[in-house]
Amino acid sequence: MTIQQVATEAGVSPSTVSNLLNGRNHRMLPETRQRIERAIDKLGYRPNRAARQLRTGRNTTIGLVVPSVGNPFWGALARHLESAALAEGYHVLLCNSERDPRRERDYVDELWADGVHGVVLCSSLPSLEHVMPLVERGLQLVAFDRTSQAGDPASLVSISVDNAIGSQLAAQHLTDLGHRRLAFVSGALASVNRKERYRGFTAALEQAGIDPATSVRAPVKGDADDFGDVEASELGRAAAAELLALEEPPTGIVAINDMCALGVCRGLRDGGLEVGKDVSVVGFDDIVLADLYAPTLTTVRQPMKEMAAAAFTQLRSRLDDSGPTQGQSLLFRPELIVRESTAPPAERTPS
Amino acid sequence: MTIQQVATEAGVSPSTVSNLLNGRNHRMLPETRQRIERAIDKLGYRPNRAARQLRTGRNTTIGLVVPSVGNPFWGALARHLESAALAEGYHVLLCNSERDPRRERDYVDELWADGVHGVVLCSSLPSLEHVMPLVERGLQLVAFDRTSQAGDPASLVSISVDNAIGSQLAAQHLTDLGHRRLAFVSGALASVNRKERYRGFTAALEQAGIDPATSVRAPVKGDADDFGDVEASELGRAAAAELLALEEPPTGIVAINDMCALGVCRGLRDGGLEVGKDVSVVGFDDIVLADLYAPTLTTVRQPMKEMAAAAFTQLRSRLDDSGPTQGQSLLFRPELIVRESTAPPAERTPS
DNA sequence: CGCGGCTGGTGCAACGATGCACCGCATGCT
DNA sequence: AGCATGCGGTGCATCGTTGCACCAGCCGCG
Repeated sequence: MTIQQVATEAGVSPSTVSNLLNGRNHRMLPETRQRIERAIDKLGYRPNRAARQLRTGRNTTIGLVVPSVGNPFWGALARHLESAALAEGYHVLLCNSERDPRRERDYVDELWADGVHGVVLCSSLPSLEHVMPLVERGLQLVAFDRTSQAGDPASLVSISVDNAIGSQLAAQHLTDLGHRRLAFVSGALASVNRKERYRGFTAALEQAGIDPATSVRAPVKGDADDFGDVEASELGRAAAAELLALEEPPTGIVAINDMCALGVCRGLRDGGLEVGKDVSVVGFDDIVLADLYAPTLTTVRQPMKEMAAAAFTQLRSRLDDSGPTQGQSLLFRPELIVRESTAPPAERTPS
Repeated sequence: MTIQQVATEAGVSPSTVSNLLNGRNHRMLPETRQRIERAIDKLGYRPNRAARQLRTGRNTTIGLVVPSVGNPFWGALARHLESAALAEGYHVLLCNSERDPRRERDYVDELWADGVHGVVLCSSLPSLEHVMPLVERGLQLVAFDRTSQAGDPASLVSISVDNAIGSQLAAQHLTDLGHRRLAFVSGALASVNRKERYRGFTAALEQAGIDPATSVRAPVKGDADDFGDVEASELGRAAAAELLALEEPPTGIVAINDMCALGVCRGLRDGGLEVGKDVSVVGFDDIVLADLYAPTLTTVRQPMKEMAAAAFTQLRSRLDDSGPTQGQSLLFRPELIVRESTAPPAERTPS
């Protein structure tokens, strides 16, 4: 099953087979071409990737580094990215950083050593310094769910939803319903997009004539390492408990993401409140479960499929066309999905 | 950064470096060894995988073929498998079959062409005929969440929870609570473990002195291709609607998996019933969301982490030790996790 | 002294694909 | 006739690592 055997079978030289395989068949007799093609599928020949990569230095694998595919949000990204890659014959090497910065860096190093030249990085870190050395050597990086920062490598592509608009939509939805006491629940505002989401939240308040200072921001629980699935929901749950302990609890809550929102809902339920009646909750992401939960969750949808496709397309074009090496930011438009978890505020704040 | 440069730096031949790298250093002077080691990390040398694989035919990548990592259950598997693999320096190539048998086969072919010799296959198919040719050529296969069948390759390892025991625990829990009218909700019983789960369900009924014939089995909605996340939940939702339309609706429901159970809960809620009060629901898998849902879901836990670790261990031992080539079935013990979605039956069947 | 055996390493031919440089032939042009 | 040009394809060195076969040097032994 080597190129040699195909060549022998077709009565040509290995070079000619290689030429055909690599599209250098401008000046090849149609007859020759057919002989080779027949030989190829008679023998069931498949080029050896290792040999090909050794020779060319290229390969058709991209890396995906996510905090954890156990989290449905990242799972969805993995699924769509893989799907887009498959369509072009690319493969996806999956790496769960488990929110460990060191592991994240080690993974990128490993990928590079494996000959992977393009990586979609979903970093939980505000700085990308740890991968700079490789970027300088030619690693193509797409940052997902993280907008570009001043210190980022010049060639970086970042793909993200417009977080500020998203949470603004969320908060606006609540103020439109008549809510005046709102809370924003999140872990530490360590990452860029968390800050953005908070900014959108306060912008909406101001627009509605509410002094952001009077709005409650749920106390920050974790530090920077609360990017997980379990962590996010537990954070939400704990935050809900704290909010309920306030003298005048908020009637509307915007959560940093859906898993967190689900945790908030659970925490409110622990406190005897009914979500979508006593208190309104809005999430962010629109994971599959948002529409399954009881009550169904009002949330801000990220166009995940399109974003994943864009991530792959960007990487691909920089990988083989040696396309634009210039950095670029793609901001996708989020969409508010209204479901049952939001409603006008109850007449009285429940005890 | 080649082995040559390391050799030059250390004043030895490439062969010697290679020997050290591959543990053939029995008769090597400690001094020589140190010189090489110093050279390696002075130059930051990393062996070129492509070259190594070309030469040896081996590699340290395993394939994982799942229906879709968008589904939290498979996401969790991916996460734990990847984690186990990482600890031994292996990588995981992720493949979403999207429940398409053809895509499943194509993926396995691709993996083989990539030099991947070990694959964890989460097949939605009852027969593994489509990958037999490669197994005969030496592909090591671990079937996950699918017990061995008569026609399976002799070398196949299968890893699964004991499905019959699991659903028996689930149904028994309901009968112990006093439920007498039970339903089993599932898609087509096309796969092995679905049949097993159904078997455990009926076994529990018999043990409780209930004639399985009088128990309701929710009508099958999909065909064989309802293994997805969205599909499973929608199936559950539709099934719940149908069950509610019966003259005497069941008071206890066992679902084929958690996503399906969540769909059932949603369907019951659509019908105005309260889960955990009017009707009891038991799931299967214990995904993270089972504990987040409202009400929290009673379910049968699969020891996912251990199962994933076992999958990797099995594969690994067959890959490099050329360990036992004999097939093997590993059945893990499931555990019933009681939460809020189950309770004694209400006094009267609600209208 | 001469031979065998051990020690600590080295030489070299692969693995399979690639793509540049090159080649023989025929045709066209002046 | 002499030279350039186009056509259809081939030769060969190369990518980085591996591991078998081999080799010098030394020791001990009869």
